[in-house]
Amino acid sequence: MSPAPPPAGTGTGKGERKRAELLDSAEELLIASGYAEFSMRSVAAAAGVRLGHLQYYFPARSDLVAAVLERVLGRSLDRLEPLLATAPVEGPAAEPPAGGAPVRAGAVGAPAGASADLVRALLADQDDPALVRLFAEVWALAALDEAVAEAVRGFYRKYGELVATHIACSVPGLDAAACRARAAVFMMLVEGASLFRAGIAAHRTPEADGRLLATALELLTRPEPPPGA
Amino acid sequence: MSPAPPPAGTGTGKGERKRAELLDSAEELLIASGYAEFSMRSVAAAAGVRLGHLQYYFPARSDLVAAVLERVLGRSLDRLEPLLATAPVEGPAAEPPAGGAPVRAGAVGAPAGASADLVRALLADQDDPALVRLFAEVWALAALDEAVAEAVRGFYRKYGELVATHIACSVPGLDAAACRARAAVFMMLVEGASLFRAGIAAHRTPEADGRLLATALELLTRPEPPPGA
DNA sequence: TGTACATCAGTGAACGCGCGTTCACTGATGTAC
DNA sequence: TGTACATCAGTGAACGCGCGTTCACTGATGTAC
Repeated sequence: MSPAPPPAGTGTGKGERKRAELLDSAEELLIASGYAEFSMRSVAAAAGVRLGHLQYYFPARSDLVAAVLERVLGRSLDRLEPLLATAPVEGPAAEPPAGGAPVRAGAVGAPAGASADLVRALLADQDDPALVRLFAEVWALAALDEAVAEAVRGFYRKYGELVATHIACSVPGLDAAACRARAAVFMMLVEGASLFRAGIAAHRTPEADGRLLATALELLTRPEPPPGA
Repeated sequence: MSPAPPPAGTGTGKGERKRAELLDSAEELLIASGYAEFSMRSVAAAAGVRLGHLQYYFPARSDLVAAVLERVLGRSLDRLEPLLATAPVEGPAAEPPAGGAPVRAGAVGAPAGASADLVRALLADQDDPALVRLFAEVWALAALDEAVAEAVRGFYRKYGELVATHIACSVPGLDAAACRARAAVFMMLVEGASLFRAGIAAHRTPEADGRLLATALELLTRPEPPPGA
């Protein structure tokens, strides 16, 4: 079907459902095997369709990669949004998010409140090695491909805005620029932590997790700029 | 020369020099073009030798990858070691390291001392986009290959020990476990920061750099555990 | 209700290419006697 | 000093394979009349 254009991104017909199915398989394969083994043929095989059929929906490999990336980042953002949208109420511990709180607070004690729940939920996300691996792939891809980098930066821009809003609610006196700066450092810490908690740069230890939680919480909730040197 | 074994890793003859030359080219290519284009043929072409000649020194691609990785991590560690070996003296600002201090302290003021110089030097390293890109590649590689992961964890283990020693000198009362935990979080922050300062996850901003410097410094120098919630 | 036709969904074979690896071979360089 | 020989350093061609892409083709499904 060379003269016909590929199906558009909107609509809810059979084609759209198939397209979504193919993306499901592609995403699964990318997480399981990494970018190096992410070929049109292997995705088609994983999805149980023929090569030509996959190409009916994604004529070029780059189309498939872009679509998978968009979905992965969109899904991560969807997962973050409800966590970060809850305005922090600094009373007794709020309802912990579903899935429990696997991060031990170590010697820091048990910091209550929505911010602590938020950090714990974000770190709990890193318990899925496949997801951490996927983000490592995405970073490497972004480092080499400016189009991917633009998409990744868009993701972290939105993520950062959500965190900054959370901080603004949590630390009333703080101006917007300071909130953004704190949010940026918070993301640096959490994303860096994924490398050191998922076996890539190191394995998790309860002590480091405790200190991580404390530092992340300070970024989210500490009332004023640090006392200085 | 199929029956002869490849040259050993020790010695200083012509073979060793050639081997080092080839690794220079390979490293350069890996940084410039990424792992996806890192093939035996492209490395041979970059080094100006024939494919068969490269294979005389590195019979399999995996041998070349392992050798380059070892050198990259070793070289980074060599760069870190003198920075971290200097015991922190908390007097007026020590001699800034060569290359200047491109990180602005923002609203935090100018925290003096060896720790601040250290953080500034580490962040200055991240001004080289090629190096950041290379580490992104290495993380992705480690996420997929346990042998690579082991080498990467070894690197960060040594790096972490150096940082922990620095902290132990800087914060006299702190016990060893707390120093290690702080060192781990420090590395999470600095490695995560590389993504957000080199255009991968975001671009640098002076405000975020200022907050980053302040948070990193606190991890290195703050006298006691945080005041708690 | 039936027919003609366009579009959609899916098949299957072939293309040229770059890849890692194998292998037989050739000079150059040392080393023993 | 000369010769024989082993090892080192480097060449060049070929292999089978998986890759992305192209393209002609076939049923199924809708749509107009």
